[in-house]
Amino acid sequence: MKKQLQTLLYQSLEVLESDEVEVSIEKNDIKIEHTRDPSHGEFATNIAMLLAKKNKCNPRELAKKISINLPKTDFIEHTEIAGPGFINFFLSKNAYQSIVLEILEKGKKYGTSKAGKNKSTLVEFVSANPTGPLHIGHGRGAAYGAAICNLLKKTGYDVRSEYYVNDSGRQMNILTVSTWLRYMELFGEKINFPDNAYQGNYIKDIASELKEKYSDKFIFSNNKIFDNSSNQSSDEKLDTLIDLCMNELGEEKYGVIHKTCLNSILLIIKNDLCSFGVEFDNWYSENSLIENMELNKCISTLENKSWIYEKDGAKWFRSSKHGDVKDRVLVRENGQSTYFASDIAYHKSKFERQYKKIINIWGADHHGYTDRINASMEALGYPSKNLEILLVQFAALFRGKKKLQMSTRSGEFITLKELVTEVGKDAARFFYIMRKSEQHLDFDIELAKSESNDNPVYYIQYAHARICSVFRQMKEKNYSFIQIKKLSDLSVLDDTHEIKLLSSLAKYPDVIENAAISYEPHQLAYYLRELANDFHTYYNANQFLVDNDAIRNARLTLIDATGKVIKDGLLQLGVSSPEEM
RNA sequence: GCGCCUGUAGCUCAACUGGAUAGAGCACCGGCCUUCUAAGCCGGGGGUUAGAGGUUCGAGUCCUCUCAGGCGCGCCA
Repeated sequence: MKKQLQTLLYQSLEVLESDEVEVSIEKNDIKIEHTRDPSHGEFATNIAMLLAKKNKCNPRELAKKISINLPKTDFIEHTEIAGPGFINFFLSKNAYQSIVLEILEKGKKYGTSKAGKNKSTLVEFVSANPTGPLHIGHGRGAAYGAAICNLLKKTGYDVRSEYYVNDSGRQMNILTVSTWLRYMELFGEKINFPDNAYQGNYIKDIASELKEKYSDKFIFSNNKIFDNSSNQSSDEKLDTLIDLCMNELGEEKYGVIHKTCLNSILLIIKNDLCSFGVEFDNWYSENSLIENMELNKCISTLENKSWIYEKDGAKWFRSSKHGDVKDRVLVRENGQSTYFASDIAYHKSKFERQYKKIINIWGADHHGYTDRINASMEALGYPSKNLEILLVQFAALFRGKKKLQMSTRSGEFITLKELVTEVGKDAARFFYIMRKSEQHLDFDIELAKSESNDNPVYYIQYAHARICSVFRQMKEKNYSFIQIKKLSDLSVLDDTHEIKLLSSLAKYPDVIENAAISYEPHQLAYYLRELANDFHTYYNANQFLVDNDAIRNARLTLIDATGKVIKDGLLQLGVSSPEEM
């Protein structure tokens, strides 16, 4: 409907332009917005105020000229000039009523658009290190990313989701050694388990798994391993331990433990995401970049283009040439490449896989990292404007008023799985996307648990359940229902509550598109709350199952359409729509 | 110290990305069930948008400074 108004306004402006007014504005730049106050009509535009400035004329007079030259149409009842020069559009009742037919005709396609032009899009999110189960902080990224994918799909983008698996590097080695130590414990070895190794109980589970599968295959005793007396720092001790462990076990055995750890934890992560309702199209392994030499190729490419220099025995990338505050190391003095190096190769692959729009969803603690990634893509000749890095602020965790410290290493964290078990998938998903992603989120577990019945998600689901219930009652009471197909049969829907509900239903496509292109799924959550409110109000004010066939059919058709929009909206957010509660 | 994010009702947050009288939910007060689910509806109180300047027809939104909180500034990932 906005598009139609834009066209009408543009036609009016064309008439004026041939007259005396200078109109330097594109049709799509004419801004039309839903009014906040119903007394201002349904839509409003500030076009007259913008053009009055350029033409140095009175905005209200210009507004009047524009509205007089608007082509006649049956869906606009009348226009008004208001305030400093707004043009307000009041729609005819037919315009509102026709929404119902549109919703039912389009079915699940209501709210979809082609704005994305089928552009191939990659959304990478979560990508937590496979060193432990997902915790509550990851949940926010998961819920947000999944909603972004759904919204972009509905807006006409060709979307694929991806999880980048950091299955290489020091953290994985620490995980491997932690597991091996627990394994040794199972054979009665007394271990002084290092503080900075992974403490979680899931490590012990993997150790048991190893023992079951491989029996005593990985046992060796070398007193140096359990000698804790050196005066190295704790990090150095851990690295020494890793080296010793690798040497004693040998590449093959060490590799088996490494792989077992990785697979067990990936399985945990996948299961947790599954019960959270989040699935990925692709899991991209960091290690694969190393094995198939993509990483080396990438570094050579940069070297050939003189983006790399050597200093202090390390290879540095000139990221400062492209906006970063300093240059960054790609290959360390000891010959090992950095995480950043493989990340360049990874992002290069995203461009090579022909994605036109690349979205990364990162925790806000990575914001210092965006400059160097952008710099690396520019250096490789890829436009960094095609790479959109969205930062999600941290979820600070509270139990009542007590702030909990979260650390994967120490094993002190609430897992996503625990959260889903405690508050339910629907409430958790909704809770996470309720607030803007750049807002800090205080996630109070006590509150989420104790108030789960007050959670707004139930309010919305309840509206859907009530609609289903009405149709159940209809059958029980032997009422008939014939879905209305003709606009004239909907003319009985002219009560203020009905018009309000129709008006909200009409906004749905705009809400979806706006939420998608601005990456703000919370807009949809707020919209659904309003829509549910409109329905509940209507429900309390009017009876649907009435004896008058014409009225009953019209009202049931309206609430049928309402239920479908609520269900579709919740689906985008990963929330279910129960038929009874 | 430098950079990024944030500061809106007692609490948790919105405000269609510069629009009209800043809105919801909790909490508080008062009404509504012999009628399709009261997990609901209706009404009420509650604000110097952290503070001070600036930009313009118009600022919670943009610019500058100050204050407060969070995060980041590795040859970690």
